[in-house]
Amino acid sequence: MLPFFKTMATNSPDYNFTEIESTWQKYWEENKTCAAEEAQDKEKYYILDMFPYPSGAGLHIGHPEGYTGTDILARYQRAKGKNVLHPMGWDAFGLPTEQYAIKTGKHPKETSEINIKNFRAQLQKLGFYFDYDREVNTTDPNYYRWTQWIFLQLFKRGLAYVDKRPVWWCEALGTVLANEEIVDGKSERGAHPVVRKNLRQWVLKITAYAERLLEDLDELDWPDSTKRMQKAWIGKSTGANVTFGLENSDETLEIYTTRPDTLMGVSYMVLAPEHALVEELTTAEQKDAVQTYANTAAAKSDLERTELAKEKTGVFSGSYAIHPITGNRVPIWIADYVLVSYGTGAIMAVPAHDTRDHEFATQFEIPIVQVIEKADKSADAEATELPYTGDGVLVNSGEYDGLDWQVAKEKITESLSTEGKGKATTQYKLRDWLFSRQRYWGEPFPIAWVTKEDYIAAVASGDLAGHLPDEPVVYTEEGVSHYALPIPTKALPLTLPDVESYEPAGTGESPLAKATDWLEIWYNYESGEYVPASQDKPEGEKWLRASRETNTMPQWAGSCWYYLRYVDPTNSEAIGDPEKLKYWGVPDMYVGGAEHAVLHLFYARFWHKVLFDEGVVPTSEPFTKLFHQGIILGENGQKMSKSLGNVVNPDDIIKDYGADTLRLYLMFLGPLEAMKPWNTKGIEGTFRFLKKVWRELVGQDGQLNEKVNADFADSKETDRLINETIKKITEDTENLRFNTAISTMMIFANHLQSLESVSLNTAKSFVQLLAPFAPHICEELWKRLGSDKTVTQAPWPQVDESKLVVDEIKVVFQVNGKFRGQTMVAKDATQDDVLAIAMQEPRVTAQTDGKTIRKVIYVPGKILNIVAN
RNA sequence: GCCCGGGUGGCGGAAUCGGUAGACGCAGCGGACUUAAAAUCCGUUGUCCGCAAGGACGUGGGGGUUCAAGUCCCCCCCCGGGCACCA
Repeated sequence: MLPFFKTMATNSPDYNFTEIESTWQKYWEENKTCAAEEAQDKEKYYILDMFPYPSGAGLHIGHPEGYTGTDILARYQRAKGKNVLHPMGWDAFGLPTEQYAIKTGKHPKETSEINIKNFRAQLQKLGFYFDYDREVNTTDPNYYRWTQWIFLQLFKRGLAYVDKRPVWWCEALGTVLANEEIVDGKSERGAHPVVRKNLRQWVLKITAYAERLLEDLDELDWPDSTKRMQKAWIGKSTGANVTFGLENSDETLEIYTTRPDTLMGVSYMVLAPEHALVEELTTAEQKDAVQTYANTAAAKSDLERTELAKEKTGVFSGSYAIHPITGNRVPIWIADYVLVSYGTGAIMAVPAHDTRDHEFATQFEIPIVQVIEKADKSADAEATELPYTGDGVLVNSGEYDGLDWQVAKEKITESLSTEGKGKATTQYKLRDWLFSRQRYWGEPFPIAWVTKEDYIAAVASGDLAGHLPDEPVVYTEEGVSHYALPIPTKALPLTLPDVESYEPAGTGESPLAKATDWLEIWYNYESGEYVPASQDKPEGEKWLRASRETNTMPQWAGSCWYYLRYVDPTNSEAIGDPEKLKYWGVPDMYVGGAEHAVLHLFYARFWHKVLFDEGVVPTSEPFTKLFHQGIILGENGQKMSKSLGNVVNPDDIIKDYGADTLRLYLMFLGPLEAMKPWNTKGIEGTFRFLKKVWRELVGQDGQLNEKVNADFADSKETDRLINETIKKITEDTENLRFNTAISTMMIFANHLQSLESVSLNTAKSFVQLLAPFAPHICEELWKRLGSDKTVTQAPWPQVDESKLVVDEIKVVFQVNGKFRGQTMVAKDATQDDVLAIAMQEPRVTAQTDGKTIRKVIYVPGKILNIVAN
């Protein structure tokens, strides 16, 4: 079904961008020109932008940068005949809206709606090819019921658990934050101070997927830097767990090391202050010192324990470990440079080959034993300076002396393993994902907390079979155990209750803790129905006394799977129709900022893999191809910010120059991935370009410019240039090199201007090439060039290779590598032919006279270099 | 400290299987049109020497490989990003 062209869009003889843009935006909207088809037999192209958080401030210039890039690709792929899906949505849960609610008492939902409306209007004014019928909104109960559903799949698979753990508590925000939300020891949002606090938290077992998250990176077409960051985040290392005996205890001390080859260089051991054996291993004389030290360490934040720690601290425990090979006594120290949360929380210290141990040993005057020496034994080789952490061979290591350290690593591990004193192990820096927030404006957990007895009864009923984890999720508080029951799928969504105040409860709990009738309930575990606990218990065995979860999910939850929902946004039976999920698959291109390199992009990969394991999605990775757009800086080269007063508002630019000029300029500024400063003067260039294109194609009467002629035969030069232009723009567009594509179009426009006449076909091809970049003006021009369909539906121009063939090529003359003139020669000219011509050139002979020609290098089509002296 | 990315005219940036450095645009300068302005068009614009033709120099700095280096190799400086006691 082709949209019918009712009237000419506008009839202004001038480039009236305001009128043109609003006319065509209305046309696209009414005719759903940008909607994806449900044509399962057509090749699809799914292109995705990272959806925005609809803030009250509206769009800033950074949003249109990435979105223009994807819009160009979407329109280009559409012209290439693909069924294009390019959707947009709203990541609308989040703190700023909630804080606004605290301040004004206005429901966050209302604020979100206003902001979304504003964002949508702003985006539409930029002419983006979004399929607005597929909009998703993470705060819509019809959306977040599936966020909750996915959580229940994690729950069922034992990937969600509750733990009381030290977490980052931010007093100013009234909530805990994830590790990733802490930057330089302060909250990422607002830079408020954070402290460690023990709170009951939901945690997702992302570590269970560490290896797959690492391995599958290889198959992704992502920027290397982003892959590297994820790799570093996972932080895989291989080494060995080694068991040391203890001098006065039956217990053993297990440590993790990546350098078992340095085992003979151990001169002391270190336990983290929180290590379970600290108490037992502390001798009576050392008790006070150790206790004081442990207390001080506990009071320190991680920031103080790491970044601010200029000097190593520690205290001797009084005890000794037994070296597994030599049987020597090794003193055991307590020091907070060892982290309890990594490895076994204890290390063997080899000061000669570890910079941290070296620093510590120097400070506390502990012996340093070198066991690795540089392999280079040549005379001028420098002596091995300690600490030395590079390659080498073993020394002072008995039977292992002379072995390469890599080989020794294996041999020693093997030998320990045989004796039952150690084994090869792998460690990851990755920690489980702290998944709860003490906020109102987030997804409620679809969980009911019940007593142990009620849990057992509910399980025994069999009603929840297939929905429960193997091990119950449980926590104990004030001597009472609480067991987690999943809310049945049919009872989802569990919606947020209305509350009177959005202030945090101040107890470390969210504002939901105050919604008593929602929180304390009679609950039917089979149907999910509930009534407030203040009422009478309904009849029936399946009704239990239960409490809701007061935590809500973090903002990452909704963005973990939104790319799936666009495929089938209104489905009420499932995340999406399996057929549609299969047809659209995952995005062919995902564009967004590099700031999400390890957060959103990592969490989404995890959830996607769980959904893959669950059989919901057919692939194991969500984003196979990723591109990061850069950042647009203020005119002064600094980051745009209100306080610096260098913020550029897209609305203002559109008003003065139009959306097409803005789009073009954003792309012309430089490579899409680069960080580049905005320059208000520079936009004149792209504006002039569009005015020029308009003038060359539209006459003063508003009709087609008379230089455009259907019967005109273009010159060979014009033929070649338009085909070169098609070729270059096609290649550049595919590779997101929009800046050079635009220069190419400018070159063509300059040529067009110099012509007396041009063929209609060439003019049309040019308009088509420009259309993805500046769609409004091109629709208008396309119409005036006499087409009855929109340019959006015109097939992309083909390169006529025969027009690119040339019979003469340019050769540059060089003497001793320096430019000395140039000439056109037949393309099959030989070196001798070209040399003969070159020797006629005074600039060449001036350099060769009186010299002997030693050598001639001829690169056909490029250069002729005469070497003479 | 470690790991990446990057330094090219007055400015944004082109050009990297080694082959005319500075495409395209901005800003500047000169000119045309105009009563004037806007808009538009033409010319010019890396630096230095030269009336010119032309020559020398030139891609952060220093060395090297090559007939030829912005591009490859070694050392160093500066800017941006990431990680940061993970044993």
